[in-house]
Amino acid sequence: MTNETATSRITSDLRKQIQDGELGPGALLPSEPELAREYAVSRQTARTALQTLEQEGLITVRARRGRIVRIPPRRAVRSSDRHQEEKDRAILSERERKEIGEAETNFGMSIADQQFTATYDIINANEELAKALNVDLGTPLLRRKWVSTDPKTGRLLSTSVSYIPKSLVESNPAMLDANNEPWPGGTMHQLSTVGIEIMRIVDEVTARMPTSAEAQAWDMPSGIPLLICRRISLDEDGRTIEISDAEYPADRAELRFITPLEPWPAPPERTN
Amino acid sequence: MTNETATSRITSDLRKQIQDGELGPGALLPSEPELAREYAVSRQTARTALQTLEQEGLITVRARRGRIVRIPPRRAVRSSDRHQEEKDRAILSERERKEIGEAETNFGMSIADQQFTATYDIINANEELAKALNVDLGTPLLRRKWVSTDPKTGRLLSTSVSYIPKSLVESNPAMLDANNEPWPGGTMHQLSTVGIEIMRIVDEVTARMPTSAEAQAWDMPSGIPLLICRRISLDEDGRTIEISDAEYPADRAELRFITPLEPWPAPPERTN
DNA sequence: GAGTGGTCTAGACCACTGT
DNA sequence: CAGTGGTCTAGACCACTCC
Repeated sequence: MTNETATSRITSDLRKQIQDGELGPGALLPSEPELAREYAVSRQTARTALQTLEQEGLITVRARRGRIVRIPPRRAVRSSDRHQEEKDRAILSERERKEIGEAETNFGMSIADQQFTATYDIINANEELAKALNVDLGTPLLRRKWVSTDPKTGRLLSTSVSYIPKSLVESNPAMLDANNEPWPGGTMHQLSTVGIEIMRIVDEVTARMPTSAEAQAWDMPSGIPLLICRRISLDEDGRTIEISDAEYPADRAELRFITPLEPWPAPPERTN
Repeated sequence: MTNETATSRITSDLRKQIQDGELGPGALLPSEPELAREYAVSRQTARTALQTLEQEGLITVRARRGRIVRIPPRRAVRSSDRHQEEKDRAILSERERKEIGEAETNFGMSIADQQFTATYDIINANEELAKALNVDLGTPLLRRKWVSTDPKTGRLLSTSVSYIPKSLVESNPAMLDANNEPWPGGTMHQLSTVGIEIMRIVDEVTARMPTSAEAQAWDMPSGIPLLICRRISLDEDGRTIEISDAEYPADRAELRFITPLEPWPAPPERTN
């Protein structure tokens, strides 16, 4: 069943110690030379064993300072409650939106405490976007990118890209200009200025590993996936208005979705 | 900016070729000795470079046959629509439930086409479960585990564990017995037999890397994360009735959540 | 200055897949 | 059979951290 390689023996010994709590979060693991001596193997073999645990997300390498059992960082929660809240805000007066906007939160942090960068441009729909937005190939799209950073740590919190067919929004030129960011009340209000009401939001969630460059940009240790969330906003006719792709490091973010259920029409019959 | 190591040079060259489509899905990559010769490095260095791409999920190793650019498998979609559908089914007559039950689907496959294994037992709440279910430490819980397998490929499709305080369901002893599986109509109907109606479901989604053992059990190539979904079922009083933890390989599954929005009370004022 | 991980070399033997 | 990846060794030099 189990491979009887030297590497896998070291890996499973250490993994067991971590899972049993003998090595708790933050505990220092044996160094590469120590393990090599202990198991009478070469340093390379000890190293390979440790790298397996790293890929599993169980330990963190602190370069030239040793390896420790991973301390899971707090996860910020992003909840689908926000969808309705944002919509409710969209029809408030400008003054009210401004006031709430200042207290507006993202990941439980005040928006004012985050550094947002927005970039707008116009691109032509490629095959994938054309299909997703149900428009012709090459259709002009308003592309908006946001990057949010935690100014305390300097770490990236989230990145997202949004696509809207330009024809839907160009009647309000202000929507094409990134200088109007941040737009209190968000996209839902922006769309209300061109007569569009979002009635349904579909979130599609999956995950993948970051590339080395992404891991570096996000300051992610290895062994941590990226959560990928595509949000599709639909109007009352079921027309796709906006597509938005967002990414979050899985050790720092959690996505929460709330589904209210219709009550039963009458007390259920006891059939059993 | 970029590290000028031999390894990173090989990695980024190959990554570029993959991302630019010069090496399409299924294309064979240069072998370790070939790369070593081409870049005038040792085999180990070439190997390390290839392993980086593997960890990024870009390529697949086919042991002793070479490495190929990953062919992304089709993703099965699991939608939150299921929540309401399951609830609707719960109050149908037994005959109706049976009929629908046979056409019932999981991941778009007929339930009949999947091999389900269910295990029931009673455990005592540990600290984490006690907190999540809002019960005292040590409270007896009904634990139910399911494993679903695709009989065509023999591959695991999903695993899940559910916890319910025993006191909530013991008035119907049939609920404590795994021999009654599969229960047409699902948990919602089971709960209806003890007078419980679920009014709200909260899904918490995150991701992590599998351990080596998990990757083997799931037949997952390296570089693929596990999607983790905790489902919390609440009754009309906001009481936590059930907690269910499910896991899916991120390359084969996608989670979809649908949020309907309340219409605006009146046409929005144009404020801009 | 001793210890750590990061990188790299030049070998070796093995088990397996393809022809 | 030649070729592939899987495993492993015994060295080496480096940049950096910690004391």
